[in-house]
Amino acid sequence: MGKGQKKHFLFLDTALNKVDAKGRVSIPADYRALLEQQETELVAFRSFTMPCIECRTSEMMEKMATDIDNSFSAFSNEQDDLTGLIFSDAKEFPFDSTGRIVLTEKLLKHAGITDKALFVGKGRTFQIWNPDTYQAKEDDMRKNALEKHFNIKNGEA
Amino acid sequence: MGKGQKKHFLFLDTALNKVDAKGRVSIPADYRALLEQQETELVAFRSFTMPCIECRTSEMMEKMATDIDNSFSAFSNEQDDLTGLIFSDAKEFPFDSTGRIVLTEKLLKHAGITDKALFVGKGRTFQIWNPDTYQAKEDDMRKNALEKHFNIKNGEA
DNA sequence: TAAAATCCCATGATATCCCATAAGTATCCA
DNA sequence: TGGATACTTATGGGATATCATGGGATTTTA
Repeated sequence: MGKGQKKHFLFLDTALNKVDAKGRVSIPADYRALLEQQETELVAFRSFTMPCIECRTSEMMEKMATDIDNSFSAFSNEQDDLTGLIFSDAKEFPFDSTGRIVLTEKLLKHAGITDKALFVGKGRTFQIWNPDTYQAKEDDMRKNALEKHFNIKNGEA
Repeated sequence: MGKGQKKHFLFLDTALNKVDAKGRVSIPADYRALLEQQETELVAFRSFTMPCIECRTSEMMEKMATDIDNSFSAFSNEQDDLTGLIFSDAKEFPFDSTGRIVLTEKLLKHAGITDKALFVGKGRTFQIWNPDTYQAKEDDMRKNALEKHFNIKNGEA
């Protein structure tokens, strides 16, 4: 490694950016740097369970497609439906020279985003939220965290 | 790798295009770009489970032929049925200089398509649907996805 | 030779690119 | 340590290119 070239691949922190009249949003500079460094594209689709936009790398989408491809008949109808839903809903969002993407009406509507977009780092992935909606969710999560114990395994390779 | 050169091979998103009086439809530009980049032809046939048109690359058709060969014994009824359903029905659809193909009456009828065609990305493949028919199916799939526990790995390497 | 299929060019709508500016952050040097 | 300068990042708006589609011309074939 060395040279500070290859760093971590983690989407962290949050960033609040403006959505202009054309639907353009700047991708936070550090997120953009990660994507460029991984030489991958940004893919986004509507979350199934929450009012937000799910963001992945096209690498992850590729892997998913390959897994499906390799298990010709092993997939249940449910899973087939689901992956069908994901690919048909997902779209590549290449960013322009100033680091912006233009979000579609479909995505904006699903997340209830009008003029402000909140980028939320989730480790290997990130999400885009309406700021107010996310605030409410975060308050809720923090409240629950006090009541529950989280068990995360130490997955040593 | 050059700027225009895409390194991923994924049919994503949906596109609603018009079918004109001559039966012509524009292949969505990004799908076309993928096919051109792979230097492969577009092959289409009637889905045998759904009212839609299945689209593959000719490369993928070859792989399918091999898979079927390996899965069933030669001259078995299953193999005969499957190859009959797929290969005898399939046809290459070269697109013209403006990126259109001409769908056959057989395919249009099977999918119930008249003046509008919905292109649906499925990862390695895509489908062409009557927009209304697909909408109903999508609603159904989304409902099911929420009701069941879905196990989709995020597919990180 | 008539009908059908294919090719070619025109056009309007939309998305993409490019440059300018603002705002915020880091850097440098006295 | 202060304070000015140089960067990086975010945003705005206008210019440009691309795409889907329509119509006509030309070729094919039955």
